[in-house]
Amino acid sequence: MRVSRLFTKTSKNAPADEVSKNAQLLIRAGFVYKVMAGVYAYTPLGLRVLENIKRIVREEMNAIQGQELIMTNLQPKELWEVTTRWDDKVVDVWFKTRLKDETEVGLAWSHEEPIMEMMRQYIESYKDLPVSVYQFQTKLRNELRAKSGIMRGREFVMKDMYSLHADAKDLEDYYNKVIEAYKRIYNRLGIGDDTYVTFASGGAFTKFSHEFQTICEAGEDVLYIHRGKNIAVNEEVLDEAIRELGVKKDELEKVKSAEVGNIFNFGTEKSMQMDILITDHQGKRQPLYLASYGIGITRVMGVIVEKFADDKGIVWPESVAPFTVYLAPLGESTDVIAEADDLYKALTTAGVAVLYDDRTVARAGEKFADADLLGIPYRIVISDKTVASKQLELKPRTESHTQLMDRESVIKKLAPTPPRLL
RNA sequence: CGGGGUGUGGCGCAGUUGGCUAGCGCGCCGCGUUUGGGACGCGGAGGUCGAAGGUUCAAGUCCUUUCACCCCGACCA
Repeated sequence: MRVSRLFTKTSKNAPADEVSKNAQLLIRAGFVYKVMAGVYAYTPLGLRVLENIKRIVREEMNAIQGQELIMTNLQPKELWEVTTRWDDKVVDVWFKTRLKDETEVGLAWSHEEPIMEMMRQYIESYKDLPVSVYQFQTKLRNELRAKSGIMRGREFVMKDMYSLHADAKDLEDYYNKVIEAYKRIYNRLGIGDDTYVTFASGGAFTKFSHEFQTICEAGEDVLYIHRGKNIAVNEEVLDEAIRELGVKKDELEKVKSAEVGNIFNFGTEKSMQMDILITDHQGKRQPLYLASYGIGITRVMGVIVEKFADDKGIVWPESVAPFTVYLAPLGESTDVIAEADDLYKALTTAGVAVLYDDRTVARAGEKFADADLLGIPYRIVISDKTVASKQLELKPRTESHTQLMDRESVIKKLAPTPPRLL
């Protein structure tokens, strides 16, 4: 992509109505556009990041036999009445509306009931299980107060997966597989080292649910962690969990964190509530077992910005960066332009995502500042100097020194390894 | 939902105790000079001051209502 053609622009001024670091930087750099409080649109730059995050999640979900689908945002009221969750006193984040004929419908804040209802039609016997489905969907939640930029909006993208099983043991095994898949996801997203599987409250049907929490100053949760033992407990359930785990409170370190994933074991509760039964080996009708697994895609994006940004701007991990390289020719000499055009073509052909700053009017400082603000992992400079020496100047976003390399080495270094097939 | 705060060109801001054609920085357009960390000069475009109502000879400025946005708290499968 050429910078001259990208419709978004960077800005030196941060918007006054945003305080959170993630929103300020994402807006200044042109990744998101604020539509209203807690509601953000994603520009081509922002969408590339979201898609990169989704790709990683998708690969890992597929690897554990998740099947991707997509549900709807309009949901029938009756479904939710069965589980008492249509009631605003039970679920206080509903957006509700009506069809022209006055039929009440809800706007998806979750898809648990609708997914189960759909499964009713396909799952009749233990032979149809297990099954695991997931989607990337927009959730609409009428939060009293939006805050923290894209980390807690009224409209956001979530990956939610649901697994159905014939018995508790099968669910348990799969649940543990998902935990491992989630760990791989957070590692690949670059936040693995600071992300903990956390004991949290899970309502009546699970003793504890598991949250995935990433240490992050901008987060809303408080965690007590033991780095050595890899233990983390949400403050909400500290006393119970300490008893359960046999650790002392004063061994634990208190940190702020953001929830980046949450998994629940519903057991047979939802199945019984909704009367979705399967036939077992003996031909008897039995409730099935359900678990759900969420990852806040847009929230993860915000957490990554919060965690890695420096005083110059965003710092994307290579795995989610919208582009791998920021290519900045300096000056207007025809040799420089020709070399840059050529390299742009060569890198693109090699599968490297390049943001090519082809603006001839922009000065060096402007290009460098944009490269930094945008958080592109590598910057390549081409100038009269580099052309003369037949080298390229490469600088990782996180380092202050540049290094001279020849073109072949640069391409070799930056070209992606082929993805594993799933 | 309780408390606090803010709305003035695309963005960030200033506008004295009400007073004359509403300014500044960034950005934008044109011309020229520049060109390794956000250049400079000259010339331009762009605002019914969130909205509605009121007070006044006169309202960005005062009053009322309302909307939006932000922060703290509460809330948060």
